[in-house]
Amino acid sequence: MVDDKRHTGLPPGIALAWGVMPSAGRRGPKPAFSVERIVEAAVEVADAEGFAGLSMPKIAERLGVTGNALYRYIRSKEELVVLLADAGWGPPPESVRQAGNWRDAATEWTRAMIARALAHPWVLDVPVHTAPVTPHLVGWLECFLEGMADAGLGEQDTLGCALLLDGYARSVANLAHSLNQSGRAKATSAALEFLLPLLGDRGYPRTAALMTNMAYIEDDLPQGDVEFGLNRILDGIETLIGERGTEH
Amino acid sequence: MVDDKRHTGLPPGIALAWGVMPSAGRRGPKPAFSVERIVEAAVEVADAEGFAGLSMPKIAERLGVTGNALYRYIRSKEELVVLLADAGWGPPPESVRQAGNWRDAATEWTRAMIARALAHPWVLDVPVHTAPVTPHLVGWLECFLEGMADAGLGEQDTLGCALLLDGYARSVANLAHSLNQSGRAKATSAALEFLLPLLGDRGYPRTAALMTNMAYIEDDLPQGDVEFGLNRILDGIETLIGERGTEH
DNA sequence: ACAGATCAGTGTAAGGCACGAACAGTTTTC
DNA sequence: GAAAACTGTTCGTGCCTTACACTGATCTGT
Repeated sequence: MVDDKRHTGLPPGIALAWGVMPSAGRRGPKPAFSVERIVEAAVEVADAEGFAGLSMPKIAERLGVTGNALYRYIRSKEELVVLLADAGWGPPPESVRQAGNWRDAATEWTRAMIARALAHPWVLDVPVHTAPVTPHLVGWLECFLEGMADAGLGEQDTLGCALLLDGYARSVANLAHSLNQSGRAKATSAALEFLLPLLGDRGYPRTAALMTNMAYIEDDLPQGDVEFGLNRILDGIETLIGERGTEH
Repeated sequence: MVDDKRHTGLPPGIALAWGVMPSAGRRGPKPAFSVERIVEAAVEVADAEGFAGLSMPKIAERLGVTGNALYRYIRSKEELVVLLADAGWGPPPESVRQAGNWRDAATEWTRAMIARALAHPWVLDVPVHTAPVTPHLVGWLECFLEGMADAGLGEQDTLGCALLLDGYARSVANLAHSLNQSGRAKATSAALEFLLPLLGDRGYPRTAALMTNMAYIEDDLPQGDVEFGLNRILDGIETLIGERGTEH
Protein backbone atom coordinates (compact mmCIF):
# COMPACT_ATOMS: atom_id res chain seq x y z
CA MET A 1 0.00 0.00 0.00
CA VAL A 2 2.81 2.32 0.82
CA ASP A 3 5.58 1.32 -1.51
CA ASP A 4 4.28 2.80 -4.71
CA LYS A 5 7.13 2.83 -7.16
CA ARG A 6 5.65 5.44 -9.46
CA HIS A 7 6.18 8.29 -7.02
CA THR A 8 9.59 7.57 -5.59
CA GLY A 9 11.62 10.72 -5.09
CA LEU A 10 8.60 12.64 -3.95
CA PRO A 11 8.78 14.53 -0.70
CA PRO A 12 7.34 12.22 1.89
CA GLY A 13 3.65 11.84 2.30
CA ILE A 14 2.47 13.93 -0.57
CA ALA A 15 0.95 11.17 -2.59
CA LEU A 16 -0.83 9.99 0.52
CA ALA A 17 -2.23 13.42 1.21
CA TRP A 18 -3.74 13.69 -2.23
CA GLY A 19 -5.25 10.25 -2.00
CA VAL A 20 -3.70 8.91 -5.17
CA MET A 21 -2.22 5.78 -3.70
CA PRO A 22 -2.46 2.69 -5.87
CA SER A 23 -5.48 1.04 -4.27
CA ALA A 24 -5.08 -1.89 -6.62
CA GLY A 25 -3.81 -4.94 -4.78
CA ARG A 26 -6.50 -5.93 -2.31
CA ARG A 27 -5.31 -9.26 -1.18
CA GLY A 28 -4.31 -9.49 2.46
CA PRO A 29 -6.41 -8.87 5.53
CA LYS A 30 -8.28 -5.61 5.79
CA PRO A 31 -6.34 -2.82 7.40
CA ALA A 32 -7.41 -2.19 10.95
CA PHE A 33 -7.38 1.56 10.38
CA SER A 34 -6.33 4.20 7.85
CA VAL A 35 -3.86 6.97 7.30
CA GLU A 36 -6.59 9.44 8.21
CA ARG A 37 -7.09 7.71 11.54
CA ILE A 38 -3.38 7.83 12.21
CA VAL A 39 -3.21 11.52 11.48
CA GLU A 40 -6.26 12.06 13.65
CA ALA A 41 -4.60 10.24 16.52
CA ALA A 42 -1.38 12.17 15.93
CA VAL A 43 -3.31 15.43 16.20
CA GLU A 44 -4.71 14.30 19.52
CA VAL A 45 -1.27 13.46 20.83
CA ALA A 46 0.17 16.75 19.62
CA ASP A 47 -2.71 18.66 21.18
CA ALA A 48 -2.11 16.91 24.46
CA GLU A 49 1.67 16.78 24.62
CA GLY A 50 2.96 19.23 22.03
CA PHE A 51 5.10 18.57 19.03
CA ALA A 52 8.09 17.51 21.09
CA GLY A 53 5.96 14.93 22.87
CA LEU A 54 4.81 13.34 19.67
CA SER A 55 6.07 9.82 19.16
CA MET A 56 5.04 6.85 17.13
CA PRO A 57 4.36 4.61 20.15
CA LYS A 58 2.06 7.21 21.67
CA ILE A 59 0.12 7.56 18.46
CA ALA A 60 -0.14 3.83 18.07
CA GLU A 61 -1.35 3.45 21.62
CA ARG A 62 -4.44 5.51 20.82
CA LEU A 63 -5.21 3.11 18.03
CA GLY A 64 -4.68 0.05 20.19
CA VAL A 65 -1.74 -1.06 18.13
CA THR A 66 2.01 -1.52 18.34
CA GLY A 67 4.18 1.38 17.29
CA ASN A 68 5.65 -0.42 14.34
CA ALA A 69 2.26 -1.17 12.87
CA LEU A 70 2.09 2.45 11.74
CA TYR A 71 4.94 1.85 9.34
CA ARG A 72 2.62 -0.25 7.22
CA TYR A 73 0.79 2.95 6.38
CA ILE A 74 3.62 5.48 6.49
CA ARG A 75 7.23 5.38 5.41
CA SER A 76 8.68 7.56 8.12
CA LYS A 77 7.77 9.84 10.94
CA GLU A 78 8.72 12.82 8.82
CA GLU A 79 6.13 11.74 6.31
CA LEU A 80 3.52 11.65 9.02
CA VAL A 81 4.53 15.09 10.21
CA VAL A 82 3.81 16.54 6.79
CA LEU A 83 0.30 15.17 6.97
CA LEU A 84 0.01 16.31 10.57
CA ALA A 85 0.81 19.89 9.65
CA ASP A 86 -1.80 19.77 6.92
CA ALA A 87 -4.39 18.56 9.40
CA GLY A 88 -3.33 21.09 11.99
CA TRP A 89 -3.81 24.10 9.76
CA GLY A 90 -6.98 22.61 8.39
CA PRO A 91 -9.03 23.87 5.46
CA PRO A 92 -8.70 27.52 4.47
CA PRO A 93 -11.17 29.91 6.07
CA GLU A 94 -14.42 30.67 4.35
CA SER A 95 -14.42 34.26 5.56
CA VAL A 96 -11.76 35.25 3.06
CA ARG A 97 -13.99 34.35 0.18
CA GLN A 98 -16.68 36.67 1.46
CA ALA A 99 -14.43 39.69 1.75
CA GLY A 100 -15.22 42.54 -0.58
CA ASN A 101 -11.71 43.67 -1.43
CA TRP A 102 -8.13 42.52 -1.22
CA ARG A 103 -7.43 44.35 2.00
CA ASP A 104 -10.31 42.77 3.87
CA ALA A 105 -9.43 39.42 2.38
CA ALA A 106 -5.79 39.65 3.46
CA THR A 107 -6.87 40.76 6.91
CA GLU A 108 -9.22 37.83 7.32
CA TRP A 109 -6.64 35.44 5.96
CA THR A 110 -3.99 36.54 8.41
CA ARG A 111 -6.35 36.56 11.36
CA ALA A 112 -7.45 33.06 10.44
CA MET A 113 -3.84 31.90 10.27
CA ILE A 114 -3.22 33.23 13.74
CA ALA A 115 -6.40 31.70 15.09
CA ARG A 116 -5.56 28.28 13.68
CA ALA A 117 -2.03 28.45 14.97
CA LEU A 118 -3.32 29.21 18.44
CA ALA A 119 -5.84 26.41 18.25
CA HIS A 120 -3.07 23.91 17.49
CA PRO A 121 0.10 25.63 18.67
CA TRP A 122 2.30 22.72 17.66
CA VAL A 123 1.89 23.62 14.00
CA LEU A 124 4.38 26.40 14.68
CA ASP A 125 6.98 23.83 15.72
CA VAL A 126 6.64 21.80 12.56
CA PRO A 127 9.69 22.61 10.46
CA VAL A 128 8.84 23.99 7.03
CA HIS A 129 11.11 22.39 4.48
CA THR A 130 9.20 22.77 1.23
CA ALA A 131 6.64 24.90 -0.53
CA PRO A 132 3.07 23.98 0.42
CA VAL A 133 2.25 20.73 -1.29
CA THR A 134 -0.54 19.23 0.78
CA PRO A 135 -4.19 19.90 0.00
CA HIS A 136 -5.11 22.21 2.84
CA LEU A 137 -1.92 24.21 2.66
CA VAL A 138 -2.31 24.64 -1.07
CA GLY A 139 -5.87 25.61 -0.27
CA TRP A 140 -4.67 28.43 1.97
CA LEU A 141 -2.48 29.71 -0.83
CA GLU A 142 -5.26 29.45 -3.38
CA CYS A 143 -7.55 31.21 -1.00
CA PHE A 144 -5.06 34.04 -0.60
CA LEU A 145 -4.52 34.38 -4.32
CA GLU A 146 -8.25 34.55 -4.83
CA GLY A 147 -8.65 37.23 -2.22
CA MET A 148 -5.84 39.29 -3.66
CA ALA A 149 -7.07 39.04 -7.25
CA ASP A 150 -8.66 42.47 -7.34
CA ALA A 151 -5.43 44.12 -6.21
CA GLY A 152 -4.14 43.78 -9.73
CA LEU A 153 -0.67 42.64 -8.74
CA GLY A 154 1.49 40.24 -10.72
CA GLU A 155 2.08 36.69 -9.65
CA GLN A 156 5.52 37.36 -8.26
CA ASP A 157 4.28 40.28 -6.20
CA THR A 158 1.27 38.42 -4.91
CA LEU A 159 3.38 35.48 -3.87
CA GLY A 160 5.69 37.86 -2.07
CA CYS A 161 2.71 39.23 -0.17
CA ALA A 162 1.68 35.74 0.83
CA LEU A 163 5.13 34.98 2.18
CA LEU A 164 5.06 38.25 4.03
CA LEU A 165 1.76 37.68 5.78
CA ASP A 166 2.46 34.04 6.40
CA GLY A 167 5.68 34.91 8.16
CA TYR A 168 4.00 37.59 10.18
CA ALA A 169 1.14 35.38 11.26
CA ARG A 170 3.56 32.74 12.43
CA SER A 171 5.64 35.27 14.36
CA VAL A 172 2.68 36.76 16.12
CA ALA A 173 1.07 33.44 16.88
CA ASN A 174 4.34 32.16 18.26
CA LEU A 175 4.69 35.17 20.50
CA ALA A 176 1.11 35.03 21.65
CA HIS A 177 1.40 31.35 22.42
CA SER A 178 4.54 31.90 24.47
CA LEU A 179 2.82 34.55 26.50
CA ASN A 180 -0.27 32.42 27.02
CA GLN A 181 1.73 29.57 28.47
CA SER A 182 1.59 30.07 32.18
CA GLY A 183 4.89 28.35 32.75
CA ARG A 184 6.66 30.54 30.26
CA ALA A 185 5.04 33.70 31.57
CA LYS A 186 6.38 33.07 35.04
CA ALA A 187 9.81 32.19 33.72
CA THR A 188 9.88 35.24 31.50
CA SER A 189 9.03 37.62 34.28
CA ALA A 190 11.70 35.99 36.42
CA ALA A 191 14.11 36.53 33.59
CA LEU A 192 13.08 40.16 33.32
CA GLU A 193 13.63 40.68 37.01
CA PHE A 194 17.08 39.25 36.57
CA LEU A 195 17.87 41.12 33.38
CA LEU A 196 16.57 44.60 34.03
CA PRO A 197 19.31 45.64 36.45
CA LEU A 198 21.94 44.31 34.07
CA LEU A 199 20.76 45.82 30.83
CA GLY A 200 21.40 49.45 31.67
CA ASP A 201 24.94 48.84 32.84
CA ARG A 202 25.92 46.61 29.98
CA GLY A 203 25.12 48.96 27.16
CA TYR A 204 21.52 48.21 26.39
CA PRO A 205 19.76 51.35 27.57
CA ARG A 206 16.95 51.30 25.02
CA THR A 207 16.10 47.69 25.61
CA ALA A 208 16.17 48.34 29.34
CA ALA A 209 13.68 51.17 29.02
CA LEU A 210 11.52 49.14 26.69
CA MET A 211 11.39 46.09 28.92
CA THR A 212 10.74 48.16 31.99
CA ASN A 213 7.65 49.64 30.44
CA MET A 214 6.55 46.39 28.84
CA ALA A 215 6.83 44.43 32.06
CA TYR A 216 3.45 45.66 33.21
CA ILE A 217 1.64 44.90 29.99
CA GLU A 218 2.99 41.51 29.13
CA ASP A 219 0.16 39.52 30.63
CA ASP A 220 -1.43 38.88 27.30
CA LEU A 221 -0.87 39.92 23.73
CA PRO A 222 -3.41 42.67 23.09
CA GLN A 223 -5.37 42.49 19.90
CA GLY A 224 -3.90 45.88 19.00
CA ASP A 225 -0.45 44.37 18.69
CA VAL A 226 -1.72 41.77 16.31
CA GLU A 227 -3.34 44.36 14.11
CA PHE A 228 -0.31 46.63 14.22
CA GLY A 229 2.03 44.62 12.05
CA LEU A 230 -0.80 43.54 9.84
CA ASN A 231 -1.72 47.13 9.08
CA ARG A 232 1.88 48.04 8.40
CA ILE A 233 2.15 45.27 5.84
CA LEU A 234 -1.15 46.12 4.24
CA ASP A 235 -0.19 49.78 4.01
CA GLY A 236 3.02 48.72 2.35
CA ILE A 237 1.13 46.58 -0.12
CA GLU A 238 -1.22 49.44 -0.81
CA THR A 239 1.72 51.67 -1.63
CA LEU A 240 2.99 49.00 -3.99
CA ILE A 241 -0.34 48.76 -5.74
CA GLY A 242 -0.27 52.49 -6.23
CA GLU A 243 3.22 52.31 -7.72
CA ARG A 244 2.42 49.44 -10.04
CA GLY A 245 -0.68 51.31 -11.17
CA THR A 246 1.17 54.47 -12.17
CA GLU A 247 4.05 52.52 -13.71
CA HIS A 248 1.69 50.98 -16.18
CA MET B 1 29.12 25.88 39.60
CA VAL B 2 25.79 25.36 38.01
CA ASP B 3 23.41 24.98 40.88
CA ASP B 4 23.10 28.59 41.91
CA LYS B 5 20.09 28.86 44.13
CA ARG B 6 19.55 32.56 43.72
CA HIS B 7 18.35 32.26 40.18
CA THR B 8 16.14 29.24 40.26
CA GLY B 9 13.04 29.67 38.17
CA LEU B 10 14.96 31.40 35.45
CA PRO B 11 14.62 30.20 31.91
CA PRO B 12 17.49 27.84 31.35
CA GLY B 13 20.95 29.13 30.61
CA ILE B 14 20.34 32.82 31.00
CA ALA B 15 22.53 33.32 34.01
CA LEU B 16 25.28 31.44 32.24
CA ALA B 17 24.98 33.56 29.16
CA TRP B 18 25.41 36.76 31.15
CA GLY B 19 28.37 35.38 33.00
CA VAL B 20 27.02 36.01 36.46
CA MET B 21 27.57 32.57 37.85
CA PRO B 22 28.73 32.42 41.45
CA SER B 23 32.45 32.00 40.86
CA ALA B 24 33.00 31.83 44.62
CA GLY B 25 33.64 28.23 45.62
CA ARG B 26 36.85 27.25 43.87
CA ARG B 27 37.61 24.12 45.67
CA GLY B 28 37.69 21.00 43.54
CA PRO B 29 39.86 20.30 40.53
CA LYS B 30 40.00 22.88 37.78
CA PRO B 31 37.44 22.43 35.04
CA ALA B 32 38.91 20.93 31.91
CA PHE B 33 36.98 23.37 29.77
CA SER B 34 34.27 26.01 29.97
CA VAL B 35 30.73 26.72 28.94
CA GLU B 36 32.09 28.83 26.11
CA ARG B 37 34.10 25.89 24.82
CA ILE B 38 31.03 23.67 24.98
CA VAL B 39 28.97 26.16 23.02
CA GLU B 40 31.80 26.51 20.54
CA ALA B 41 31.87 22.75 20.04
CA ALA B 42 28.09 22.68 19.76
CA VAL B 43 28.24 25.26 17.00
CA GLU B 44 30.71 23.10 15.13
CA VAL B 45 28.46 20.07 15.43
CA ALA B 46 25.41 22.04 14.35
CA ASP B 47 27.28 23.48 11.38
CA ALA B 48 28.35 20.01 10.36
CA GLU B 49 25.22 17.99 11.06
CA GLY B 50 22.40 20.46 11.47
CA PHE B 51 20.19 21.08 14.44
CA ALA B 52 18.60 17.66 14.29
CA GLY B 53 22.01 16.02 14.38
CA LEU B 54 23.05 17.83 17.53
CA SER B 55 23.51 15.58 20.52
CA MET B 56 25.39 15.78 23.78
CA PRO B 57 27.68 12.82 23.02
CA LYS B 58 28.74 14.35 19.72
CA ILE B 59 29.54 17.64 21.38
CA ALA B 60 31.44 15.93 24.15
CA GLU B 61 33.43 13.91 21.66
CA ARG B 62 34.93 17.10 20.24
CA LEU B 63 36.11 17.99 23.70
CA GLY B 64 37.57 14.58 24.36
CA VAL B 65 35.10 13.87 27.12
CA THR B 66 32.17 11.65 27.96
CA GLY B 67 28.74 12.97 27.09
CA ASN B 68 27.67 13.16 30.67
CA ALA B 69 30.55 15.37 31.67
CA LEU B 70 28.78 18.28 30.00
CA TYR B 71 26.05 18.16 32.60
CA ARG B 72 28.54 19.54 35.12
CA TYR B 73 28.43 22.79 33.17
CA ILE B 74 24.86 22.78 31.94
CA ARG B 75 21.60 21.68 33.43
CA SER B 76 19.91 20.35 30.32
CA LYS B 77 20.23 20.19 26.61
CA GLU B 78 17.57 22.86 26.26
CA GLU B 79 19.73 25.17 28.29
CA LEU B 80 22.61 24.60 25.94
CA VAL B 81 20.38 25.25 22.96
CA VAL B 82 19.57 28.70 24.28
CA LEU B 83 23.24 29.52 24.40
CA LEU B 84 23.75 27.90 21.03
CA ALA B 85 21.17 30.13 19.41
CA ASP B 86 22.84 33.16 20.91
CA ALA B 87 26.17 32.07 19.49
CA GLY B 88 24.63 31.26 16.13
CA TRP B 89 23.13 34.70 15.61
CA GLY B 90 26.26 36.28 16.95
CA PRO B 91 26.77 39.92 17.78
CA PRO B 92 24.57 42.51 16.09
CA PRO B 93 25.91 43.97 12.86
CA GLU B 94 28.00 47.09 12.94
CA SER B 95 26.57 48.31 9.65
CA VAL B 96 23.29 49.28 11.30
CA ARG B 97 25.02 51.75 13.53
CA GLN B 98 26.49 53.51 10.53
CA ALA B 99 23.20 53.95 8.73
CA GLY B 100 22.08 57.50 8.33
CA ASN B 101 18.36 57.08 8.84
CA TRP B 102 15.87 54.58 10.17
CA ARG B 103 15.08 53.13 6.78
CA ASP B 104 18.66 52.34 5.93
CA ALA B 105 19.17 51.01 9.43
CA ALA B 106 16.18 48.70 9.23
CA THR B 107 17.29 47.52 5.80
CA GLU B 108 20.76 46.70 7.02
CA TRP B 109 19.39 45.03 10.11
CA THR B 110 17.11 42.75 8.14
CA ARG B 111 19.75 41.89 5.56
CA ALA B 112 22.14 41.05 8.35
CA MET B 113 19.55 38.79 9.98
CA ILE B 114 19.13 36.92 6.72
CA ALA B 115 22.86 36.67 6.17
CA ARG B 116 23.46 35.29 9.64
CA ALA B 117 20.64 32.82 9.31
CA LEU B 118 22.11 31.54 6.06
CA ALA B 119 25.57 31.31 7.59
CA HIS B 120 24.24 29.06 10.38
CA PRO B 121 20.98 27.70 8.99
CA TRP B 122 20.28 25.68 12.10
CA VAL B 123 19.40 28.85 14.00
CA LEU B 124 16.11 28.75 12.13
CA ASP B 125 15.36 25.36 13.63
CA VAL B 126 15.90 26.47 17.18
CA PRO B 127 12.43 26.89 18.66
CA VAL B 128 11.78 30.37 20.02
CA HIS B 129 10.04 30.09 23.34
CA THR B 130 10.80 33.36 25.07
CA ALA B 131 11.61 36.99 24.39
CA PRO B 132 15.29 37.55 23.64
CA VAL B 133 17.19 37.27 26.91
CA THR B 134 20.73 36.35 25.89
CA PRO B 135 23.36 39.00 25.29
CA HIS B 136 23.65 38.86 21.53
CA LEU B 137 19.95 38.59 20.94
CA VAL B 138 19.28 41.52 23.24
CA GLY B 139 22.05 43.23 21.31
CA TRP B 140 20.16 42.77 18.07
CA LEU B 141 17.10 44.32 19.62
CA GLU B 142 19.08 47.21 21.07
CA CYS B 143 20.71 47.71 17.73
CA PHE B 144 17.34 47.87 16.04
CA LEU B 145 15.93 50.28 18.57
CA GLU B 146 18.95 52.49 18.10
CA GLY B 147 18.60 52.47 14.35
CA MET B 148 14.89 53.28 14.54
CA ALA B 149 15.32 56.11 17.01
CA ASP B 150 15.08 58.88 14.46
CA ALA B 151 11.77 57.54 13.18
CA GLY B 152 10.09 59.11 16.17
CA LEU B 153 7.85 56.15 16.91
CA GLY B 154 6.72 55.09 20.36
CA GLU B 155 8.11 52.06 22.11
CA GLN B 156 5.13 49.89 21.34
CA ASP B 157 5.25 50.78 17.67
CA THR B 158 8.98 50.26 17.40
CA LEU B 159 8.74 46.88 19.05
CA GLY B 160 6.02 45.95 16.63
CA CYS B 161 8.33 46.87 13.76
CA ALA B 162 11.05 44.69 15.20
CA LEU B 163 8.73 41.73 15.42
CA LEU B 164 7.64 42.38 11.89
CA LEU B 165 11.11 42.45 10.38
CA ASP B 166 12.34 39.60 12.53
CA GLY B 167 9.53 37.40 11.33
CA TYR B 168 10.14 38.38 7.75
CA ALA B 169 13.86 37.76 7.90
CA ARG B 170 13.29 34.31 9.34
CA SER B 171 10.70 33.46 6.68
CA VAL B 172 12.89 34.54 3.82
CA ALA B 173 16.00 32.90 5.20
CA ASN B 174 14.09 29.70 5.75
CA LEU B 175 12.81 29.75 2.20
CA ALA B 176 16.20 30.58 0.75
CA HIS B 177 17.84 27.84 2.75
CA SER B 178 15.30 25.29 1.56
CA LEU B 179 15.90 26.25 -2.03
CA ASN B 180 19.66 26.10 -1.60
CA GLN B 181 19.55 22.57 -0.34
CA SER B 182 20.14 20.44 -3.40
CA GLY B 183 18.21 17.51 -2.04
CA ARG B 184 15.18 19.62 -1.37
CA ALA B 185 15.32 21.31 -4.74
CA LYS B 186 15.14 17.98 -6.53
CA ALA B 187 12.37 16.76 -4.30
CA THR B 188 10.40 19.94 -4.75
CA SER B 189 10.55 19.83 -8.53
CA ALA B 190 9.46 16.21 -8.37
CA ALA B 191 6.56 17.27 -6.22
CA LEU B 192 5.65 19.99 -8.66
CA GLU B 193 5.64 17.55 -11.53
CA PHE B 194 3.30 15.41 -9.54
CA LEU B 195 1.10 18.24 -8.34
CA LEU B 196 0.66 20.42 -11.40
CA PRO B 197 -1.71 18.09 -13.26
CA LEU B 198 -3.78 17.68 -10.11
CA LEU B 199 -4.13 21.29 -9.05
CA GLY B 200 -6.24 22.49 -11.94
CA ASP B 201 -8.76 19.67 -11.66
CA ARG B 202 -9.10 19.87 -7.92
CA GLY B 203 -10.09 23.48 -7.63
CA TYR B 204 -6.77 25.29 -7.33
CA PRO B 205 -6.55 27.11 -10.66
CA ARG B 206 -4.62 30.12 -9.39
CA THR B 207 -2.05 28.06 -7.57
CA ALA B 208 -1.69 25.89 -10.65
CA ALA B 209 -0.97 28.91 -12.82
CA LEU B 210 1.40 30.33 -10.27
CA MET B 211 3.41 27.15 -9.83
CA THR B 212 3.57 26.57 -13.56
CA ASN B 213 5.23 29.92 -14.06
CA MET B 214 7.39 29.65 -11.00
CA ALA B 215 8.73 26.23 -11.92
CA TYR B 216 11.30 27.75 -14.24
CA ILE B 217 12.57 30.33 -11.77
CA GLU B 218 12.86 28.33 -8.61
CA ASP B 219 16.55 27.55 -8.91
CA ASP B 220 17.56 30.15 -6.42
CA LEU B 221 15.94 32.90 -4.44
CA PRO B 222 16.67 36.10 -6.35
CA GLN B 223 17.80 39.06 -4.35
CA GLY B 224 14.77 40.92 -5.67
CA ASP B 225 12.47 38.61 -3.75
CA VAL B 226 14.32 39.33 -0.56
CA GLU B 227 14.02 43.05 -1.04
CA PHE B 228 10.37 42.83 -2.02
CA GLY B 229 8.89 42.06 1.34
CA LEU B 230 11.37 44.27 3.06
CA ASN B 231 10.32 47.24 0.99
CA ARG B 232 6.65 46.53 1.59
CA ILE B 233 7.21 46.55 5.32
CA LEU B 234 9.33 49.67 5.22
CA ASP B 235 6.73 51.44 3.11
CA GLY B 236 4.14 50.46 5.64
CA ILE B 237 6.24 51.79 8.49
CA GLU B 238 6.80 55.00 6.57
CA THR B 239 3.06 55.43 6.24
CA LEU B 240 2.72 54.90 9.97
CA ILE B 241 5.36 57.50 10.73
CA GLY B 242 3.45 59.94 8.59
CA GLU B 243 0.22 59.19 10.44
CA ARG B 244 1.78 59.47 13.87
CA GLY B 245 3.33 62.77 12.84
CA THR B 246 0.05 64.39 11.78
CA GLU B 247 -1.83 62.93 14.77
CA HIS B 248 0.39 64.84 17.14
C1' DA C 1 50.59 20.43 57.21
C1' DC C 2 46.89 17.84 57.16
C1' DA C 3 41.76 16.50 57.23
C1' DG C 4 37.65 17.00 55.23
C1' DA C 5 34.60 19.33 52.28
C1' DT C 6 33.96 20.04 47.41
C1' DC C 7 33.88 19.50 42.81
C1' DA C 8 35.60 17.15 38.22
C1' DG C 9 34.81 13.38 35.03
C1' DT C 10 33.50 8.26 34.51
C1' DG C 11 30.58 4.18 34.50
C1' DT C 12 26.39 2.29 34.53
C1' DA C 13 21.76 2.01 33.94
C1' DA C 14 16.94 3.25 33.02
C1' DG C 15 13.68 4.74 29.85
C1' DG C 16 12.45 6.40 25.33
C1' DC C 17 12.88 6.97 20.52
C1' DA C 18 12.84 5.64 15.14
C1' DC C 19 13.36 2.13 12.42
C1' DG C 20 14.64 -2.70 10.15
C1' DA C 21 13.85 -7.67 9.63
C1' DA C 22 11.91 -11.96 10.43
C1' DC C 23 7.55 -14.09 11.53
C1' DA C 24 2.76 -15.80 11.88
C1' DG C 25 -1.85 -15.18 10.68
C1' DT C 26 -5.56 -13.67 7.25
C1' DT C 27 -7.63 -12.81 2.94
C1' DT C 28 -7.82 -12.73 -1.89
C1' DT C 29 -6.71 -14.54 -6.56
C1' DC C 30 -5.35 -18.09 -9.83
C1' DG D 1 -6.72 -25.71 -2.76
C1' DA D 2 -2.46 -23.51 -3.20
C1' DA D 3 0.16 -19.52 -3.79
C1' DA D 4 0.66 -14.80 -3.29
C1' DA D 5 -0.06 -10.55 -0.97
C1' DC D 6 -0.80 -8.10 2.98
C1' DT D 7 -1.59 -7.56 7.90
C1' DG D 8 0.17 -6.59 12.84
C1' DT D 9 3.53 -8.45 16.25
C1' DT D 10 7.96 -9.39 18.11
C1' DC D 11 12.60 -8.90 18.56
C1' DG D 12 16.71 -6.33 17.85
C1' DT D 13 19.81 -2.22 16.70
C1' DG D 14 21.55 1.93 17.56
C1' DC D 15 20.66 6.20 18.91
C1' DC D 16 19.40 9.61 22.46
C1' DT D 17 18.65 12.30 27.38
C1' DT D 18 18.95 12.06 32.03
C1' DA D 19 19.73 10.13 36.90
C1' DC D 20 22.86 8.45 40.17
C1' DA D 21 26.65 6.34 42.45
C1' DC D 22 31.55 6.44 42.36
C1' DT D 23 36.71 7.59 42.03
C1' DG D 24 39.98 10.94 42.31
C1' DA D 25 41.93 15.56 42.35
C1' DT D 26 42.06 20.00 44.76
C1' DC D 27 41.25 23.64 47.73
C1' DT D 28 40.18 25.64 52.75
C1' DG D 29 40.27 26.03 57.57
C1' DT D 30 42.55 24.75 61.33
